[in-house]
Amino acid sequence: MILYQGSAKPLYEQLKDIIIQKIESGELKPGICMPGERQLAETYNVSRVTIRQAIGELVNDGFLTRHHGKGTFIASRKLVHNLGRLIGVAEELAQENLTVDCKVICKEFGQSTVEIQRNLGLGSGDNVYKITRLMITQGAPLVVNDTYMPENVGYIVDAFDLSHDIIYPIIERSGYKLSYAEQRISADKASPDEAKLLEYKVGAPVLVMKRTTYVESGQAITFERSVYRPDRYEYRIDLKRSLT
Amino acid sequence: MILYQGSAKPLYEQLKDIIIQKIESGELKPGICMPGERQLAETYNVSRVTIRQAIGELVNDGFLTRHHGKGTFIASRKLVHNLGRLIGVAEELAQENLTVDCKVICKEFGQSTVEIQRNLGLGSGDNVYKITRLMITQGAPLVVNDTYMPENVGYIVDAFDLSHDIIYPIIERSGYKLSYAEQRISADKASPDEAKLLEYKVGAPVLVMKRTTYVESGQAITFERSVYRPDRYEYRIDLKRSLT
DNA sequence: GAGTGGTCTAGACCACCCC
DNA sequence: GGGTGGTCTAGACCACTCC
Repeated sequence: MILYQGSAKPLYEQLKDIIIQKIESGELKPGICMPGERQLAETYNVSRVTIRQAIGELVNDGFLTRHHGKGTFIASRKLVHNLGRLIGVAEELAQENLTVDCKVICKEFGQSTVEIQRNLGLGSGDNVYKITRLMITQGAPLVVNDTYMPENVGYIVDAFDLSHDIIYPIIERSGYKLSYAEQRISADKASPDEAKLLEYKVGAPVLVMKRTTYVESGQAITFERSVYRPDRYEYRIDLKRSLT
Repeated sequence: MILYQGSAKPLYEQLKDIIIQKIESGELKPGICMPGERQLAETYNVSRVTIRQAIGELVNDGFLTRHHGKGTFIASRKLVHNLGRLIGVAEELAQENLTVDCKVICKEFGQSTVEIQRNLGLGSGDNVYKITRLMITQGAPLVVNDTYMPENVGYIVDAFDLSHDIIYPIIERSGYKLSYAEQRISADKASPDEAKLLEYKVGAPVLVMKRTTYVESGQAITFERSVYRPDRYEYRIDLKRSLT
């Protein structure tokens, strides 16, 4: 319960960890009121500003809610892991306590379509790397994912075995800093190729997700198209009314 | 360019407004570096903590990016209005510079299904209010939306003309504070009723969005099911790799 | 009035980046 | 070394809520 100034983590991060741990262990139950900021500052022997930084981030992450004049309360639900956080298709499935079996269907360098070039911010002469994967859970196919990236990024990713490794961490460990993604979701009819991979009926409805992922400089680094069986998957996301 | 201490808005909010205005007017272009925090503090005659609060929120909202040891930069894209902010189905369409024609198909008080009761946190004996609307843009139907709410909320909403008024603001003006929503998106085949309203083929793929909206106390206040024509609509959302 | 969170200050030291 | 952002402090006053 004591915080260490010289530790690797800043004090407010240590505070956050303690509070999250208390919430997840059930010591702090939803709806109950936290001690006041001044009391917390005294308890942990830090300034009130530091307490406020920790609490502020926990409010932002959905763990706590603050009410002027009343107090700070444990949030009634966890919407932490689903509030617009960018994670990969395979990562997302693994997070649901599903074991994901991933098959690489094909991978290649080559020309691409105009749509893909535009999404990656490339010219018409630029080559791209494409990898197609099929993800299987509970013994049945769930989603087929095509991922496109610029040639130079492709050389990095191609060195890994993507039936076991996942793409975003590979890219991040190579020195790129992923920043954000633009995602579009719609529905379509399953094509013959898609239906065959998904063991699904041709022409039956599928959920189609297109995603362009950007690094901090604003350069697009991957473009993906994922086709899901809607009888086995729904996309979930939490939204907040006010962002600050 | 001068900030007023006694103003209605806190100093850091005034700072944010100034910076946003400079970005939107083009005075601060994407990629360029902001003045240092110490210099800004001197320029506006406020403390560095206040500057940091303003900049911190702008980073969080996607207007700026910070790099330790290098500086603070104008973000290369705006992903502000699409970063997990909860807005209504009609509001969203209006925001895209589309004129939305909204027809109320039916509205009624009555019993409901178990799925709806569970989503609204109601018991099996509780009545709900249901309103079905069809939204039309550019002369063609786009989405059919069923909204369910507890009986007492229904009495409030029922007093308005929902072909012109929109639901979330009505609820908010009635004293409820909307907090967040859980949203699930999948695909399905168009039912005969849906196909008729949407002027679409029975059995063709549709995008289905289910959303439960909660007030600050954690109580569910609306449950919605929206069915979109996928040839005329795609759901768009931006994701961020790190949330803090 | 007493307690809560909200805003703000002036000053300090650290860690990172670039020259 | 000299700039940047990152963390932290002690203390002040305001605004809101509840009794």
